[in-house]
Amino acid sequence: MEIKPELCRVDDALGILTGKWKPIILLHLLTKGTQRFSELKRNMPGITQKMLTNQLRDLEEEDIVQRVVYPQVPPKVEYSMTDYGKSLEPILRAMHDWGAKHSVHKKQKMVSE
Amino acid sequence: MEIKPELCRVDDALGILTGKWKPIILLHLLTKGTQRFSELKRNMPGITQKMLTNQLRDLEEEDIVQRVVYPQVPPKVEYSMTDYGKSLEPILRAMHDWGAKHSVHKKQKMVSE
DNA sequence: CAGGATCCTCCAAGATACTG
DNA sequence: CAGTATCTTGGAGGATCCTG
Repeated sequence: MEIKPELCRVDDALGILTGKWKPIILLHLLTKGTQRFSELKRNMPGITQKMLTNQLRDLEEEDIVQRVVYPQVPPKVEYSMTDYGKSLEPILRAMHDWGAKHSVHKKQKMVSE
Repeated sequence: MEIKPELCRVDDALGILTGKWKPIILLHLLTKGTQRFSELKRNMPGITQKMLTNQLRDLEEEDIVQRVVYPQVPPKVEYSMTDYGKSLEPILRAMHDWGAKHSVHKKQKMVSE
């Protein structure tokens, strides 16, 4: 597909992925499958409940993640990628692969200084 | 390459691409090649000089775009992608392709409501 | 356990004006 | 033509406390 900057919707993808924690949330859900709220929180040191909730709500609203509530005590809520959300994987993968090279690039710049 | 959320550098790529105008600047430079400041500005309705300058400075600092100043009157400054910057193309292309599908997805949701 | 409700901080983004 | 220099503001991000 040819890229046409004028009518291109790159910003749509970016709008979904940007947010300080969204990329890593998606990576966790993509690689490890369905996870509970507390599991996600445990796997992301530094994130607050509020932020995790906010980001998940955003992603849910965009139909990227699915939220399933089990009506029981104590509460149990599971999050997973929707099929639509899984379509983001090529983007995340491209960024991941690039990120690996990037760290090398940075190191090379360091050395040459 | 396997994705490992914990040590993954997805945020590096995102840090470079986020910025309200960076993606479209990069798309213009990737598809049309070297361009002058005024050409870029003309092709991006709504952007202010300040923002264009800021974003270009950021990208230059990251070694993504190259800035060439011709010492003449009136001034002439050309911007182009570095080889390193061109390595971002797969990411932008992935986002572009996804964006095309996304618009369809949104339309389908509209219809089903 | 999985949040909701508040309050606060900070800075990207924009508007505007000036200049070599 | 291609920038700097200020000033301002909305909202993302964070800290903290409360609850079914």
